Amino acid sequence: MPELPEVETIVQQLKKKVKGKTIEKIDILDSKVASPTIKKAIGCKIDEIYRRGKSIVFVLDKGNLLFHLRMTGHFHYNEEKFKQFVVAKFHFKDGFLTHNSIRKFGHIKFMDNKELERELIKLGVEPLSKEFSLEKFNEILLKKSKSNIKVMLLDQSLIAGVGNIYAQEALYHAGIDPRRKVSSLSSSEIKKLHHGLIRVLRLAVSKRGTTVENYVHIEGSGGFQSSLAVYGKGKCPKGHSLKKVVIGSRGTSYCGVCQR
DNA sequence: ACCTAAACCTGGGCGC
DNA sequence: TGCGCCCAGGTTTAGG
Repeated sequence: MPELPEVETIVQQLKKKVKGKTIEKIDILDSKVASPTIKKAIGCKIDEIYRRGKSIVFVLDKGNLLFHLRMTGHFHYNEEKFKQFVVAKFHFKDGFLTHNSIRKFGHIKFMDNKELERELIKLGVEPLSKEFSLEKFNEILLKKSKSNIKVMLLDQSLIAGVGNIYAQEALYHAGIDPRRKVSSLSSSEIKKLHHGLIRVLRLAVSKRGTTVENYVHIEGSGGFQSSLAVYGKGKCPKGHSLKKVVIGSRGTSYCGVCQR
């Protein structure tokens, strides 16, 4: 399931494949996922491609395309892989890009600059940017002191791009029990969590993301799954059996020994 | 205003 | 073997 590191990996590859190209034709195979408005992008050149949170933006010479993969979105370039799940096909002079979605949870929309700005302003700070300082993290925590720490980490309006995998991993590395309330965290725990979150995201980006279930980037699979400490695991790296609970209506693994 | 939980959707794993 | 239930989870929406 693509979170920040997976989406970042996909964006780097999309840039290599389609940046600078002109969209000559678009086939829409599922109009629920791929809004018919994206046909406005026909004839437009892709000037830039970037990530914001878990969203992908194609900046066109006129307007923008906004993609959200949710859990099962893929891209493929000049390949007929996962053909039955193709929701949209973008044709270029010398190739084609498909967007596939197994569970059809994602979306593709055409947006003018104003609409895009309104959409992206809802997202919180980028955790790998300079802006995400320890002071900034403290500021965010202060606003949400009553909520649960893991639920807070998943709130895209506060920090953009963290999902269920990396929230659990960061909490493990910080030694914090995911059931804790924000207000119960000491300043040294906050420091460890801030550091743990950045570390785990950076490492995952360098390994081109985590491949579990459906995630595949354009050029293959990610490598972070070998570094996972708790997500989908039975035991933590120190060999303790993990506990599984539901927090914020999502499955959550943690180590009752390492995380307090 | 706050939080929780269902809904969206489909493939895969598992139990019977 | 095969049917069917349940689970996965990002985000929105509905309900409490």
